[in-house]
Amino acid sequence: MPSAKRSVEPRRKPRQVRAELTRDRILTAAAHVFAEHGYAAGTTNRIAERARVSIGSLYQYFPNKDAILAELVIRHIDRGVWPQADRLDLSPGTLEQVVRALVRDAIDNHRDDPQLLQIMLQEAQFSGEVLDTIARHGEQRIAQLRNLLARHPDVGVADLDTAAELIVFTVELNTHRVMASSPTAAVEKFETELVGMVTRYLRGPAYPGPAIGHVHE
Amino acid sequence: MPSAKRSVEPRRKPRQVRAELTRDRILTAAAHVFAEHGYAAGTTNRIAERARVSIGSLYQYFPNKDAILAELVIRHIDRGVWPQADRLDLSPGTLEQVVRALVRDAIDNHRDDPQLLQIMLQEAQFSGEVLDTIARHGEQRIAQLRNLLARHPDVGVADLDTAAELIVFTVELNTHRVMASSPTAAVEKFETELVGMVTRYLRGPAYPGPAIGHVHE
DNA sequence: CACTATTATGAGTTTTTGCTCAGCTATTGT
DNA sequence: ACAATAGCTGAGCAAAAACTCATAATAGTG
Repeated sequence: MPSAKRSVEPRRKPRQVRAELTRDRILTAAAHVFAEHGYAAGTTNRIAERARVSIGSLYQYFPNKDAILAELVIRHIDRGVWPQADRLDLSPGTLEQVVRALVRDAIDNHRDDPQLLQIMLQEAQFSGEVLDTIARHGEQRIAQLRNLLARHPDVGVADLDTAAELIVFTVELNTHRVMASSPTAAVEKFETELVGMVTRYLRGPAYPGPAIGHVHE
Repeated sequence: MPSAKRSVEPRRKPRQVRAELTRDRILTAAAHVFAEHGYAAGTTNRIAERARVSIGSLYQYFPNKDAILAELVIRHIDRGVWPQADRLDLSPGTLEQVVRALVRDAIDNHRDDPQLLQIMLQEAQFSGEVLDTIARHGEQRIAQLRNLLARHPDVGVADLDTAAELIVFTVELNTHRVMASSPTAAVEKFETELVGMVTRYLRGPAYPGPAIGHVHE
């Protein structure tokens, strides 16, 4: 369990390329080890071993184990998280297209390593900084979607805030589940259904029953 | 991480009420401690301390730490999991009613301790018996829903299997999320939206756009 | 090359934690 | 009352894992 330990600062700031390289090797190794063994069982010695680096080196760049996971989280968020957002906003297109883009994006984000993401999210008992980063990021996504929905003419749900929240999490969680366990063949079917579900939801209240007629909300 | 350790048998079988009581106290404490600190950080000493029992007593009833979690899982499943299933099947009612029952049930199941459930599912690297119990249970839920949907006249989705899977997980995961973090006030709004989303999804493909007309699939 | 700063090493220390065991207390049956 | 049985205790052991530090190797600089 990552606890509120002191600093997240590295002991030593790399000044030579060699050092930067070592740091990267350690992080890469950590990602693999955490993904494979989980956080608790992903020992620092194992990480060092996999990175082909001595433990001493590891502790020269990271003050403690938690700092390694923290850095991984930051990197993951800083890297390609939700890069489509702006594009979506500018050229909305059909509701279904928007939703599909959303889902595709989530799937792409999970392609690298779903296991690791799982661990990062679940072990996110981080102190201040990192936890904030995650939380802020989640809210940002929800806010973005909310604004996008607010402008779209075909959206017919009443409570935009709840809807945006529900959708972001539904897409996120289901994507994670599928990517973590199902074979790639099932992904396509999953995408279709998920897009269908969200789209129909967003279009607003349908008939009370089939073949009865249109009802104003 | 729980590993495939030897026995799951307790060392001592309680013969006096006092003993049974101690055992229960340990389990209750374990549930709280695991929920609060996670499995790895939920140390046996902490559990014993919280149960106000010596560490020795703990190990008189459980051969090892894993056995405690295993017992918790069994108990959780044996207790009221998915009790509504049969009732739902017998008196389906409106599609919305069915879905609402599904969601309500999930919410009820999470009222006790969502954190713990999370941990139990995620740490479920158990050996044989317990893992099987969990897996079988999940598939059973999906199968039940699938059959129920197959019989319902208002269901209009194409791929029933994928749909059932998607719904069970969506309801489960979102419920977990909401129960774990949101205030009770938000639960009602959430329920409404979640029920709405799933119901509209199940009714099948809606119009291509609003106010255009009915389209046969 | 000589000299300094930076980086790498890994045996060893410290801390943590699952778990044992010798002995004590409480309860039960006669 | 008094064994006999069941239950309880907690200091401490052994293993594992986080982390340190003295030393060695390497890179940069004039």
